[in-house]
Amino acid sequence: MKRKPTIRDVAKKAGLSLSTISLVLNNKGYVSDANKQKILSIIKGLDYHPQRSARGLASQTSGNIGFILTEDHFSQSEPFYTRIFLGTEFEARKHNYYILLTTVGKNIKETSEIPRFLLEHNVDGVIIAGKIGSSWIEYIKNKHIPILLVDYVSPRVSNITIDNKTGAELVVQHFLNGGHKKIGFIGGDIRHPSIHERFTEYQDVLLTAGITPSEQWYHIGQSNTTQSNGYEAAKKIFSGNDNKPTAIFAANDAMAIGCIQYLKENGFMIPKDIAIAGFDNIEAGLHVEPRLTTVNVHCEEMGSLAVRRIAEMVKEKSGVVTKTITPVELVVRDSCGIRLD
Amino acid sequence: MKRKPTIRDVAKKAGLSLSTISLVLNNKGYVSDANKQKILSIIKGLDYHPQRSARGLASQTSGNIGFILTEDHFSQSEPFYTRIFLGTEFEARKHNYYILLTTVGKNIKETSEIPRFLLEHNVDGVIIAGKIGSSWIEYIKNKHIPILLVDYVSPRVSNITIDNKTGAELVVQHFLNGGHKKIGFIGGDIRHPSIHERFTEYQDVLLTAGITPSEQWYHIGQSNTTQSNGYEAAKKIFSGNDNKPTAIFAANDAMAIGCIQYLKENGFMIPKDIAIAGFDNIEAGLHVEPRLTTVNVHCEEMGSLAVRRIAEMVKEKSGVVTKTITPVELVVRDSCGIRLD
DNA sequence: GTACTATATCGAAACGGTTCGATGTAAAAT
DNA sequence: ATTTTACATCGAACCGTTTCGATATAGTAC
Repeated sequence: MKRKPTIRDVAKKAGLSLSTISLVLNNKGYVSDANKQKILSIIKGLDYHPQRSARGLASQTSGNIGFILTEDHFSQSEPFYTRIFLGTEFEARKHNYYILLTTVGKNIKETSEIPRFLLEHNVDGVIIAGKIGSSWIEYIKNKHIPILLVDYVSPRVSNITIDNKTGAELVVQHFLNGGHKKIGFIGGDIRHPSIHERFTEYQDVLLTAGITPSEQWYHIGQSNTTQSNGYEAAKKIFSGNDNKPTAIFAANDAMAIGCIQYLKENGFMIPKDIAIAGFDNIEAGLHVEPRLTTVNVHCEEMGSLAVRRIAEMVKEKSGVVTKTITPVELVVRDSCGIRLD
Repeated sequence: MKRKPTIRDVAKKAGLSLSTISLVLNNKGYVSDANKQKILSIIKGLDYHPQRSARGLASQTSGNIGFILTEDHFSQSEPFYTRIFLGTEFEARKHNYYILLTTVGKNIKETSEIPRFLLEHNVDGVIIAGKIGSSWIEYIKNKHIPILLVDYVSPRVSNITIDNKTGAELVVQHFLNGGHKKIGFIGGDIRHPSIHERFTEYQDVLLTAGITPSEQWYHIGQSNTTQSNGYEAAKKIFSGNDNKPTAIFAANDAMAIGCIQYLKENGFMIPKDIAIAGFDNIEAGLHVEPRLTTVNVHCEEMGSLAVRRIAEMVKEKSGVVTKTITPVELVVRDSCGIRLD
């Protein structure tokens, strides 16, 4: 029944003091190269791993990063935020952090709902993904815990966002290149900054091309961005409307798929009658018939970026606000009916 | 710049010793009611929360529970395991645990892939959801960390499973009651114990009803249980086959939806020509047309059960192996064409 | 030769809890 | 009246790290 080795065991075996071991563990201060190698090999030999709680207590850090998602974002079937989380998880391993994932309501209501890791100061920083009530942001700010928003924006808070402008431009331009004039848009929750940007850019590109988007082409203002919302939006646009668009840019793939579903059920041929494109590049887009043209978003990459950035913020404590934009690419498949060549 | 209160501050304010405060904190030993109330109110007044790392160091527990998922289980679009995780997260709050979610490959390969919380003994117990390589189970067992499997089984390991037998029986019996004789099955990965149970029971119920399931009715043996697999399986069963089933029991909703997709695309009317039922009751089943008849599984409930159970195991250390089965219900909607009345 | 400076190592004091054994008291059992 | 037992509280050791200041040595600048 051998106990787990401690730093003392390492020190004893190396004939050095605890402090020296600690220094190599943390890559700090001065340790001769010879001793450093010696210690490292002893650590490996003993299969020694410093105990997180002891470290935490001594250094007054938790080694944890909180990942907050609103309940509806997490439970929605679209694995968009799940993939971002996965990205953080992977990156966190490299940085010796643990990710503590929790869901919250849109806004703070009762104290009982506050994530324990906030109450207990058990996180060094917090990543919030997706739209969230500002009450939460204020609350965390007041605790002086670094915050980083992913796919959301708030004044004076660092964030990592998607290049929605470029994404929307790529799609609409692609439709224009393919000869479409009457290009529609399905938006869902336009209050989400990402969706809002996509919508604005959609309008701008059309206007620049000398086309004024008709209100009969687009549908926005629903409360969320699910497949069934896409279905409903398509119904609104394509039933009893004498000014139907010939192409639809859906603000995300889930809605695009709902839209395709509606169109197929109602005898429209895709892409012959109506061309479709989405946004996000979720896996389901590959399985739908025809395969969905979309904009690829690097979810996992956003997650790892987020961890790297929050780790910096924790280290620096400078409070500099950064805004990072991650790139996107057009993924041309069959639903748009236009080949790149 | 006020520091966070410590147990010492509480003790001072209460005029009692540290030990007494600690006792109330942990609900242990003897403390007079008067003092207990007094301490509690002081704690509330100071907004004191014991520091996890200090506790951990002193008591040699982490306060964390590991939640392990294989990569493919997590990334698949089906939110089945995600919902189980969510259930654990909720329950963990009540028990003062944090859940550390991580994904792993099917089997242990390189040491670099081993979750850090296992190396650092930073979890008090581990929940594993879904099918996983036995190498992982052995590895964790050897570390003497309590393990609980959810929706998977392994000899001499506690688990929480779904009542697949009853679920399958409910579906097949429902089809039989509706007058169907030629009932098919779409299985996907039959090596998953849950799927296997559903398949076995499907056969048993038919045999008991005096029907021998034809090999032309079912399709099993694919490597996973995705929508596209359901699509492919349906193609296999319904193209160029003179002995077509009139009803299909899909081992999960994702495959059922893929199956519906194929059938609709190929001119079959559902449920008039072919009746369909799935398993899991995922949200997408509500949005598909016709709405999917399925078997409801209490995912979140399984998650909370899992946390309660693993917490017990951590406390007891008895090593008693328990097998818990969670109930299911038939959810009759439109895709089966049979009304309950 | 003196005064710095950079490098290398160490001892001891935290960090904030838990827990064990000691001590004391009042009620119950003999 | 004496011994047990249950209740209540406390002091001190301990958990395994980090970190700060002290000490020592060797090389560099003047």
